[in-house]
Amino acid sequence: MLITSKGKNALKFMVNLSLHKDSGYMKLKKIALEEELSEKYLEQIVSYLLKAGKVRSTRGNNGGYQLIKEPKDYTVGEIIKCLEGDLAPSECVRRDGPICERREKCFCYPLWEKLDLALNEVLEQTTLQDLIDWKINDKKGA
Amino acid sequence: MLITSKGKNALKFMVNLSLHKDSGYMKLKKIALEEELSEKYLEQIVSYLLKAGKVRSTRGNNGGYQLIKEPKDYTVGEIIKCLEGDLAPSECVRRDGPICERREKCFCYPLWEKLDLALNEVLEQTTLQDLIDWKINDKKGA
DNA sequence: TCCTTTCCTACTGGAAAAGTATGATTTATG
DNA sequence: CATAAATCATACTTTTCCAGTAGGAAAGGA
Repeated sequence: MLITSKGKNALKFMVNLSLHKDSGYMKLKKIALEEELSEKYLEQIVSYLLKAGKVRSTRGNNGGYQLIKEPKDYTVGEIIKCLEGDLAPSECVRRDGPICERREKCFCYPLWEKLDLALNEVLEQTTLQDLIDWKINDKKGA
Repeated sequence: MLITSKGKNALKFMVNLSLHKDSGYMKLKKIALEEELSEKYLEQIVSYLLKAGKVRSTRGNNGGYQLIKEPKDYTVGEIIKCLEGDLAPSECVRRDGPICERREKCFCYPLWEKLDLALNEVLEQTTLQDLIDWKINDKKGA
């Protein structure tokens, strides 16, 4: 599987922040409840988003998390990347991994490149705002 | 990672058979050597291709494996599927898996669908013959 | 009968995923 | 100032899957 629960949880968290972007700091506990995620596990995941500068936080009694940019300015790729590292369909095309020495003679390598391109095109072009808009249009259609 | 060594080995094996499609039955041992794969491990992998009817075989002294169709009539998707099962970027869009009960309210589900579509488009449209042709054109270009 | 090859099944070591558990630190509030 | 509620940090566990090894049975040609 390409995208694990870490990436999914991170994305759900970010979407939830997007939905409440004008409500000040949001508590992780509340989001975990709404999205039906383990609170402690989500804490761990969010720490990566924090380190990567994707969200800002305050501690203490009335603490919580908040987006830094507008939802339309986050791509889903940049979010998932914080958790999953460089996203690639095959080890062979990881930008952060070692270069395969059989690459030149390998008949499959061009395929991995094509898959990688197709994937990352979707990931780079889709924003958090898109995820929200798609849902709204879904409801209209139904 | 979406595609593991099983799928890759299977694909390399099938490409190798394609390259020698007019040479009768090919020995697994020789292919393992050429592709630098573990012989015993490859045996295991090929057994799936055999069960799925993707290749035919004979045993004994002059045994080996052979394609059943022309290289242009195998999609890479159908090969990889034999080893990896239904290929999906996220658990949520596996055709063979259980349906997620949060699907309706999930903001991410449409994204998984889009990724799935993009992936499978490449996988269904690419044939073994394409892999070979791409390599030939590569050499021309260089 | 031997040798080579495919075929079958069990086992193993290691890595990564998916969380749990524990507690420290910060901060608004009574 | 004490307390409660939140974030932050780390260590541990449990499970699952990947990748490969091992040993031999069955088949077929010489």
